[in-house]
Amino acid sequence: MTNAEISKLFRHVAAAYAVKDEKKHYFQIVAYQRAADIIEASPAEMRDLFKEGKLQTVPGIGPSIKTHLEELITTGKVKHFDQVMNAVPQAMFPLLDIPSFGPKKAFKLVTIFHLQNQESVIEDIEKLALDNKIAQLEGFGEKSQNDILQAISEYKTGTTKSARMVLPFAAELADQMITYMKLCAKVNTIYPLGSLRRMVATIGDVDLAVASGDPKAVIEHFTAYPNKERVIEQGPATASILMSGGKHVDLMVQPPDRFGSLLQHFTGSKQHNIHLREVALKKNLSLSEYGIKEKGSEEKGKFDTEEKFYRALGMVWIPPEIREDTGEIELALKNNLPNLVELEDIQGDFHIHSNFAIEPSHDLGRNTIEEMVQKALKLKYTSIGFSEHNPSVSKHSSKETYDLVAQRNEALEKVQQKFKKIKIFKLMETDILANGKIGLDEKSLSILDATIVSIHSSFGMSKNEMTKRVIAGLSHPKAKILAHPTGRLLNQRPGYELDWDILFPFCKEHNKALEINAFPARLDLPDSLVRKAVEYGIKFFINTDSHAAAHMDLMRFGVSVARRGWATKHDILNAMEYNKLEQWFKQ
DNA sequence: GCCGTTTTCGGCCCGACTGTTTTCAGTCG
Repeated sequence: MTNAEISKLFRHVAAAYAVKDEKKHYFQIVAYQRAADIIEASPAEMRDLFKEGKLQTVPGIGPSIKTHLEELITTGKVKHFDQVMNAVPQAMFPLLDIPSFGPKKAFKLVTIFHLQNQESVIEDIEKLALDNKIAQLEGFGEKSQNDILQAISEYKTGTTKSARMVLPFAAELADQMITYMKLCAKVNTIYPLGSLRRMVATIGDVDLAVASGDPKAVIEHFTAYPNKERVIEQGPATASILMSGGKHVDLMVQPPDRFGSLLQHFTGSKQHNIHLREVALKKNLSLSEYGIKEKGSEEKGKFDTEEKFYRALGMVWIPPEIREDTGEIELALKNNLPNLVELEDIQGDFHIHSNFAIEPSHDLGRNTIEEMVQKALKLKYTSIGFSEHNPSVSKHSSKETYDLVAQRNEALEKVQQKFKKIKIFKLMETDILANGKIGLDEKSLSILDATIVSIHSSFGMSKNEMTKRVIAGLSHPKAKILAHPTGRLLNQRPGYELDWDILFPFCKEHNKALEINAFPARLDLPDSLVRKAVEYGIKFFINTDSHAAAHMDLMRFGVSVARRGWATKHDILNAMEYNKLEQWFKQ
C-alpha cells in the first residue's frame, strides 16, 4: 500500500464522516484530511516507517491513526474504516476524484438516483445530466448541471489534475504570465508564490500575487489572457484560470500597503500557515491575507512587507524554502533559524561533463573544457571539477582506459595554464558496477584528485544489496562523492532504494560527501533526505551535472534543495575556498 | 482524532468564490 493509496483512503474516510454527520465528526474529518495531506507529501513510504517503528514520528499521526495504519499495512484493510465507509453508498467515492465534487454533492446524487455501481457511476451521472435530470433537483440548476458535464468531460480527457511540473517548467509558465500581466499598467508588483516560491521539487499550480490599487482592472486583464482554456473563477480579489495541459494559474490582488500579508498568505505552505495562525491565536491575533486583527476587533493591521508581518507575531522572517511546518516557526520565535546557504556562497561546480572524447559508456558533454571554464569564470567561480564518465569498461583494456584518462588530464592542464584564476580539479564520474567495484582501476584512479561515484545500471536491486553496493563503491579512498544518490528522475522513475540509516553514518565516519544534484529533473538528494543528512553532520557538494555550459546556470535549483534541507554554507563543500577543498580531497 | 514551555483537557486557520438561494451550503486553497 503506497502513500498515495493511503492518502486516498483517508480522504474517503473523511468524506464518509462528512456525509454521516459533519458537525459531530468535524475534528476527526480535519484530522484525517491533515494526515492525508501529510502522508501524500511524505517522501518516506508509510510501510517503511512502520517496519522501522517510526510511524508516530509523522506529524498528524497520533495513537488512533497509528493503530489503523498498522492494521492497514499488515492486513490490507481496517475494520473501523470499513464500518465508517459501509454506512454510506460506495458509488459516491469515484466521484470525489472529479474537481468540484465533494462528499455532499457526491452523496446527494448517488442517493437520489440510487446509483450503486462504482465502475459506471461517473458515466451514470453524465447521462443523467445529459437527460436534464439533475437541473430539476433541489439545490441544483441549469448552471450546475452544465458544470457537472464540463467537470466530467475535463476529468475524462485528463484535462485536470495531470502530473505536477518540474520547477523550470513551472517557472517558465509563471514568467509567461508575469510578462503578460505586466502589460497591465495597474500592476505595481507581481511575484510567483506558492510552491514555486518555496522551490518545491515539483509544482502543481502556478500562484501569482499582485500589488495594485486597482484590483478590478488587474483581475479583468488576467481573465482576458488569450491562451487560457477557460476562466475557473473570478471575484473582486482573486481569480483562477485553466491553462491548456490542465494547469491552474491562481491570482490574488491586494493594495500595496497590504502586500506583505498577501505574500505571506499565498506562499504557504498550508501547514505553515495553519500553525502560524494557531500561534497568533494564542496572542489573541487573527491572521489573513488582509493583515492582522486583534480578536474581537474588525480593524485589520496593514503590512506592506513580510518582514513586518512576521515581526508583528514576535518572530523573524522565515525563508520561503523552509515554510513547511517542520520546526521553523518555533525557531523563528526564538530568533534561532539556521543561516541557509545562498547561491552567492557557491565557489565552484564539481560535476561537469566536457565533450572530451573519453569514449564513455554514458553521455558526453557538448562543450569543450575551455568553454566550460569560461562559463565558470563568468559565474565568478574559483574552482571547477571535471568529471566526465569513465571510459566504458566493456570496450577498453585497462591500458586504453588509463591512456584516455591521462589524455583528458593533459587537456585539463593545458587549459589550466591558460586560466590561472581558477583551480581545475581532475575528477571523473565513475560507475559503481553491480558487483560494487568501480569502473576505473588503481592506476587510472592514481592520476585523479578524486572521483565521483554513481549508479547507472542494475537499478532493480533490493534495498540491502543496493546499500552494500554503494558502500562498496564509496569505500575506495579516491571515491569521495556519491552523485545523485537516489537515482530518481522526477515524473519518470522513482529511483532505487537505499538504507539511509546505514549510508549516512558510513558517510559521516569515512568523510564521504553526498551530491545535491541541481539538474531540475533530478534534484537528488531530495530535500527531506538533505535535512536528515545535515542532522548527521554530512557534507555536500551542490553540483549541476552540466553536459553543456548553459546548464551551469541551473545551480540555483540545487541551492534551493539545500536550503529546503536546512543546509548552511558550512555544510556545503563547494562553498569552501579551493585550497581547503584540495585538503579535503586528500583526506 | 491530534496536540501541548500558558493546556494530558479543551481547544482546533481563515477566507474566496459559485450557484441557488433571499441568507447559505459546498468546494477549494
